[in-house]
This record gives sequence, structure tokens and C-alpha cells, in this order.
Amino acid sequence: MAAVTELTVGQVATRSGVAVSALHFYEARGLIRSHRTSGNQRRYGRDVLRRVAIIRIAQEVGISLAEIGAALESLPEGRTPTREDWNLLSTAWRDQLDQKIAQLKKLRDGLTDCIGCGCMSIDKCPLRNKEDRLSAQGPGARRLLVAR
Amino acid sequence: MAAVTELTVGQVATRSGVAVSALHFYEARGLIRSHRTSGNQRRYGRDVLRRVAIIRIAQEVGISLAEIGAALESLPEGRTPTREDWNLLSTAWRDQLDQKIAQLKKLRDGLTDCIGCGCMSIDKCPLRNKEDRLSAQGPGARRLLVAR
DNA sequence: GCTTGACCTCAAGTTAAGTTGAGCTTGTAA
DNA sequence: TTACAAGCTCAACTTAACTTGAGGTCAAGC
Repeated sequence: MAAVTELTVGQVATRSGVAVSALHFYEARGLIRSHRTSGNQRRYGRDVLRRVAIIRIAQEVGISLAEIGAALESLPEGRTPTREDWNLLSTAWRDQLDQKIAQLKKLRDGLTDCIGCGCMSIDKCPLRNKEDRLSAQGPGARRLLVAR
Repeated sequence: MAAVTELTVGQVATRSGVAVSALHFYEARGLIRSHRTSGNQRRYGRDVLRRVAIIRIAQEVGISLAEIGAALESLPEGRTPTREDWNLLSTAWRDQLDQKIAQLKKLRDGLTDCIGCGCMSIDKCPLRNKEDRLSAQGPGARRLLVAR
């Protein structure tokens, strides 16, 4: 064990808590990169750990891999985020998280208001009316699922 | 147009804002029920509107169709919720929503703390360490977050 | 030098929640 | 009575994020 500069997939998997297959997958999606040994095996620099950590955090925030990839890509030279970059990314992602939280809170308040009210009787419930409004928006109105 | 007691799929779709195909799907999953005309077309009682409204609300809370089905099923006689039942369901679901909100808040606070900190150096970040614990749950796509 | 565990590639499977399409039947308004 | 919108069934497709498996290679310890 001389220089511990290079990591195998297995080592990255162990240290990051992400399956080998997931790492392959991220690489195929362009989220991480590796170079190969003469025997065609992947070797990673240590910065891959940071990258993977960022990916997982962003995923928890609810960001899709595609968006994460775009965010990383949009960094100058597509580099692994420095501390400065990370501030930008995490701030943006925190804002998204804030929005999501706010949305869920609104829904919860709706639910709370509904408990014990006459909602189920007919037509009065704010939650249900919200539904109605959606259907009233034109012929063949369809409720579109908002992308995450 | 005598008794307006029975609804066709199309009518239910229009009034609930849910696509016909989705109604078929819910029926296949046992979430709603219909009876058939002599010509094999579906007819629904009006209570289906209430059921569908409940299903959509629960989905928005982040409950899966399977869980929604189980909840409805667990009602005595598998009936469409009365106001009393609805109180139970909505209370339970609100609690789940509360938990989800709390979880996201924790994540946000973690992100906030991380902004500008030395997280990216190595091993110190609370978010990263949390990740380590969080690995390995099961095959297939993992739904980490609330949809929408 | 051989065995064994870690790797490699590529294709196909998985889950959720529906949608889309083909081919055929019903119901209703003119 | 006929046209045509609305319904029916069933299979296959969709997206995201991976996992699983088959069939074959690499590397390291004994």
C-alpha cells in the first residue's frame, strides 16, 4: 500500500456507501469520470468521493440526476466543485428545498383544516375544490404531474 | 336524463380531473369499484368522486397507491370513508406529512450549515456522514423523496 | 501457476403510476 | 338507421434510477 491516490470502484463503493453498479451508472450518465488501467479497470481520483457525496445530497434534496449533472456540468470547465462552487450549488438547492417544504406545509394546513370539517359532505372542501378547479380548466382537462 | 345517480367513466373523469385510463387503473388496483351495464360499460355511484378525491389528496401527501388502497381496505367493510373515517385517515396522513416536512427541514438545516463551512475538505460534513448510514435498502428504483 | 475475488460489458429486469394504441363494441342523436 | 363519439380489453411503452445476470477478464496471495 504505497500511494493511496487511486481508488478502485470497489473502494469508492465502500467509502461512499454507493453500490458499484450505481457508480457505473453515474459514469455512464457523465456524473463522474475515471481512467482505466492497462487491464481496462476503472481507477478514480480521490475527488470522486466528494462528487459522489454531492450527488447523494442533491438527490436527497429531490434533485434528479439529470439536473445534478447539468449543475456540475455548468461549472466552469466542468470541474469538481471547489468550496466556492459548493456554496453556489448548495444555496440553489437549499432554495428548492425551501419551496418544497413550503408546498408541503400548505398541503398539511389544508389537511388540518379538513379534519373534523364538513368536507366530505359535498363541495365545500378546499382540497377538493382545488381538484375541481383543475378539471374545470378546459375540455379534456388533465391533471399534469409536475416534474420533480 | 332521469336519475343522475350513475356516472360513466367519462363523466367521472371530467368531474374528478382524472384521466379515464387512470380510473381504469385505479379500478384494476382495487381502489375504486364499478358495476357494468348490459353492454359491459362501467357505471359508478356518486361516492366514487369522493373516493377519487381522497386518493388524489393522499397521493399529493406522498402516499403510494398501494398504501392508499390498504388504508381504504382497512376500513370496516372496505367502505367509502364516512366523515368519521376521513378524520382518521387524514389525521394519519397529516402525521406522515409532518414527518416528511421535519425530515426535509433537517436536511435543509444541514445544507445551510454546510454553506461556507469546511465540509468539502474530508469526513467532517454531517450530511456526508449521514449518507454513509443511509446505504443499501433494496433493488429497483428508490423513491427517496416525495414526488411532485 | 492456480485459485479466488474483484472487474468488465451489455442486455434485460424492476417499481410506480399511468399512457398509448390497436382492434372491436355501445349508445345516442340526427 | 346510420354515423360517430365514447367505451371496452389487453399488451406494450414511458421515466428514473438502479440492480441482476451472463459470460468473460484481471490481479494478488499461497
